[in-house]
Amino acid sequence: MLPRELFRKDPERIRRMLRSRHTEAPLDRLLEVDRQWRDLLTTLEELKARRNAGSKEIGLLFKDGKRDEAEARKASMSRLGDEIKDLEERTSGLEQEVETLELTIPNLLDAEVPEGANEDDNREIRRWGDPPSFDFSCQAHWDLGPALGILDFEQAAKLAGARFAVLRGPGAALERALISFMLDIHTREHGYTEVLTPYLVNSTSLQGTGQLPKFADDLFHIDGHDLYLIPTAEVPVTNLHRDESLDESAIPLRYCAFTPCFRAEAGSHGRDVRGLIRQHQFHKVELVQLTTPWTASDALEQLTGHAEVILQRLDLPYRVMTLCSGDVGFSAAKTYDIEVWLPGQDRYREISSCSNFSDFQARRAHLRYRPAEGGKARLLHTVNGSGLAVGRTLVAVLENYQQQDGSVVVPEVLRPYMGGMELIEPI
RNA sequence: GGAGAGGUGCCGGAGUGGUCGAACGGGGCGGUCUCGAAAACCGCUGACCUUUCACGAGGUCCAAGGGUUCGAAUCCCUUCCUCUCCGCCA
Repeated sequence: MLPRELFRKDPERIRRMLRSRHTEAPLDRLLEVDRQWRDLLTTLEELKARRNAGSKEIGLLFKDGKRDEAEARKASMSRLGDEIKDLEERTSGLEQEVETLELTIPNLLDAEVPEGANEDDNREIRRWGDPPSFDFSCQAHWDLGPALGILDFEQAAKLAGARFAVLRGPGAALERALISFMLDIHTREHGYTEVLTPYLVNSTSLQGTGQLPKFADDLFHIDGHDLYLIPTAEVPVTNLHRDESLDESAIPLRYCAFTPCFRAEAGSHGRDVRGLIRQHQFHKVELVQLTTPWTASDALEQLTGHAEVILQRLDLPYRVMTLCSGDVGFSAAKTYDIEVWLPGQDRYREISSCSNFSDFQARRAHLRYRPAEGGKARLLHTVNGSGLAVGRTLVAVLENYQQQDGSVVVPEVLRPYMGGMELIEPI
């Protein structure tokens, strides 16, 4: 959510942002409804001021024992009450429309975001590691995994349908090893506090981080309850401090969380239909930082680096992309995507998305801090990113560590987490 | 799921229809005193919205949403949440 004074005083700035994002939003409607709302509100508040004064007088008259005079005043006050009630209904209707509309305006973009229409215009800023060269024809994970007996899509389809997977034996252990490995690095070396949150959240939480009201179709909703399966741990973790004012001395807060994530993938029919890349349910270790306005930008660089460390320790080649204006998500001001090399697909694929949301989520979720030097509470800034998407990391390990005979070498850093296992061979 | 008790400001906790945005205590901030500190004493100390160039003015908020009333933290209804006991369950 953007500050109201911005669209009132500088709507052109928002129009430029929308053009740059190659998107549209009901800004004109918002401006019009906001104008109407404020006009009515002014009138309404005048009436209420009169009622307050009048009621006070009636109270005093009763106190002085002037019953008749008081009763006489009641009649006109009653009419005023009806008038207020009517005007109140219209005013709150307009106010609600303003609130609904402003929730559909995306965040302003950081000045460093390159111009561009879509993902083809994203800019590569660095690369790490060299893609492995195989002297045999390498396989995609959706062939490797089932052949090893550690990955089964058919059984998953029987249980739940398309876009689910069953991991078995060393496959399940590898997933679990990755989760523990990532959490250990982030908590022990990068200073994050691990939290384990609910996997179901209410609509207020989803509005706080920006998934609602605009992206309801991407979510799984629990019938008969105000509860949704989380699409990312970003939602519960960022909302931990919703409606709070933290002490500046506690800032920055760094949280990491392992959760399953659930996505309806409503708009992605036909995309990534094979394999583990795009699932309705997947595991992710998420990094979240709550910072002051001045440190958010550094925090994004730092947090992206924290995610990169995981890939470096696993010796998986990757590159970092700055998303262009047309590809930055609704709530984000700036985003780095980390893309890991997948030999089976002969290309880099997103494995982490790290964003600075400036005060956009904080304004929605009322995340504030009290400055150490005193004064009014200020909005926090939020920064988060995957550290990493676990399923896709498992894919990257399988494909990058495969051998000619179809076995997969276990990366050294994961062996302690897998009872010393060095090689995954067909079951 | 059943029975009961509750949800008030940064915290504790009063307040059952009229100067209540809310007593009192604690905390925090400032001051007096002191070489300094403690203690004591004094003062200040919520958020949001509209309006105004500004000073200021007005409105809203006592879990949330409705209702009664000239007037609601206080009365009524609904929902949510917390706690205790029972049941059930991992």
